[in-house]
Amino acid sequence: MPPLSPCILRLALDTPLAIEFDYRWQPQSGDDPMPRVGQLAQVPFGRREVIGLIVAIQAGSDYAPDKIRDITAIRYQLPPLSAHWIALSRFAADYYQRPLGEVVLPCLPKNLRALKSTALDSALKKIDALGIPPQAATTAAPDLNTDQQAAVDAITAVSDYRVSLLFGVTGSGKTEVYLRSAEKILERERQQGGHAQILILVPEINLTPQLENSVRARFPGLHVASLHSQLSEGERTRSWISAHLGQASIVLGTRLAVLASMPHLKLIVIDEEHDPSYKQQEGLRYSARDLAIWRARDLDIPVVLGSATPSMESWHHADSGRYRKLVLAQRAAAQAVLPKIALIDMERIKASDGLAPPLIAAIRERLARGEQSLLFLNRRGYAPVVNCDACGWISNCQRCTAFMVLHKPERRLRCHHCSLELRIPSSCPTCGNVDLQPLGRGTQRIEEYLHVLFPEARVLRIDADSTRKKGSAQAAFETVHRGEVDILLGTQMVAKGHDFQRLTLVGVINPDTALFSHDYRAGERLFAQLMQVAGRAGRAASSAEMSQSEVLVQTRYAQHPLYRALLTHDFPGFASATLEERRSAGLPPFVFQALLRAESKTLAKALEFLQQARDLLPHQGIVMNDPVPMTMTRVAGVERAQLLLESTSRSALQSFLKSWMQALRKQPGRLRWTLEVDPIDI
DNA sequence: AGCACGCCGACT
DNA sequence: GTCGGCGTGCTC
Repeated sequence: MPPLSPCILRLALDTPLAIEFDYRWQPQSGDDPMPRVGQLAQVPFGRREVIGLIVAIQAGSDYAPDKIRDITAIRYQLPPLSAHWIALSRFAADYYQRPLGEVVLPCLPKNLRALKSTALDSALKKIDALGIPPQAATTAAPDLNTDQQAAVDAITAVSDYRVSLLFGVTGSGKTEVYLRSAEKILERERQQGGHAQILILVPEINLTPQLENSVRARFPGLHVASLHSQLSEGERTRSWISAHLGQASIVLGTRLAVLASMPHLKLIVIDEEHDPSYKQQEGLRYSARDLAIWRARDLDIPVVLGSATPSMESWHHADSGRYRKLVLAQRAAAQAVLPKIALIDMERIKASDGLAPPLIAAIRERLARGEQSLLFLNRRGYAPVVNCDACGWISNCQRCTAFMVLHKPERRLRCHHCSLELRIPSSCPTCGNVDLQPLGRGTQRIEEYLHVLFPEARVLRIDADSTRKKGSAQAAFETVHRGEVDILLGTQMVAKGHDFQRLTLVGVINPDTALFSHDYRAGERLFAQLMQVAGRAGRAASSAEMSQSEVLVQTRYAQHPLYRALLTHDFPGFASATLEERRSAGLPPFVFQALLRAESKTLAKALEFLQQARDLLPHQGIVMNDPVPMTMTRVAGVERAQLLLESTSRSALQSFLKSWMQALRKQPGRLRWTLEVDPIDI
């Protein structure tokens, strides 16, 4: 065997510098193996030691030889990350205009980046004990209806790249389609002597335990790994490594799991693909759905996007034939029917305390029958603003362009955008008037009114305030499941995931604000949210003695097309109208956007920076709008402005952004700025 | 980003 | 006399 010769390793390091770093490697002893691309290495960097990822092995370097430092150690104990995984990370880095090191290193468990490898060696020992993936054993599965069977057949018909949009209302049995498809693919690979891995993405941690239970129950013999942000470091390390070693047959996780290393990945499922939480909103602002699709295409494997209310992007691709649309038209439990949706016209019917008489009557009816009601109000606190009738004072936050929200039980005014909190003033700070008025209604105020209306009823409020303690949300939902609650009241937290057996009424309070939002996606989000919360009713096979499930929406705009479509559960109608609007207005998915945001102590400085950025480079084919203050201009004392870029060509936008970022990074300006590609809220 | 170095105000 | 403010400059 020829002696191994010294070489140069190129590393990606976790720094904001968009460059990679060269280090020298030479064997320390005769039995040191050659390093490989995809391995982690410890290196000196400035004054400290850091962990980097080897992205290339070269004979030489164009960096000054006397400045090149030696590798400290290679982490040989871990198999290298695959070329595919590095390509995925590189795509994400390029597409979202961040350095590769900022993508690859933060997504590894901390134990892998630790300078001591002890935590890694212990984790590896535990994983080793698990051994190779066991045989696929499955428990009895429910029968599929014809729609479900057709969907499973379509998804598993081929093993190469295809995007399937699985469109089905709540309760149509999408989960069963995912599980059957996974089962079929695992079994097919096993028969061919290999083994497969399946990646299932879900929007929120709240939803992982439920799906996790279904998956574990269905595949008791398989190793199922969870990956989400609330795991402990030890758990995260074990899950990550078991995926990386190919031992976890199913990886179930939130958006960050899209970057899990899975050498035998054969199917990706994205549940509730429209959900905004797939978009990371800080650091690397990636869309887990879009990366998953890139990943599937690179690996040439199928990917399933499931939703009752798909994103306009996905629906558009399905319309154009780029994605295959699979429709689940029937509810899976044959006797379960779609809830009846009705509007309460608040222009005609007056509601003194936020609840209209027909809704109150419907709740009373449920109480009499021992059934549950759910009230949805996407506004926490007691009242969104407090004002003084005498002088017009209003509870503005001093640090943000926002009102301070009255929180009555806590006896506080709170800003929901910064940490500012004040005691409720006993009198008006400007004129001394003691009679301050809460304006508008939040969940706390409705809760108070419910106690007055129905003193005998068991009312439970679930929102970010009532579930601050870790685990308390789970506990609250269990109380509802045990039937110890008559009226459940909450924000969007209650809209997702949970199926309550005795819930037959959903009331929606004041959803109208979204209709007139400056954000063009607000309507799409509202429709999705209302369909989702409507789906909480009538999930149980409604037995004869239970009421027909009913959804009552209080609105002042009963003729609005969004509500007309909602009444008939007509998502396709809503989507085609929305897409037509987007096409004529030149909005996504018909154009591609990027947003440069700047933050400064003064608005003028932020705007000036953006104006300079705007004029920095020639930009043919790119529409550069004028810099404008953000809707919420000031947050926590910082002024914010933004500059929107648009192009009908994704590649033109991409190549412009690349040179633009290089030029911007060289600018001396001392202010914070970020670039967001494909922003979802503008 | 860290983590240096570097040159001006209030303290044991 | 030092401790420490954060301005600017570098990291293979």
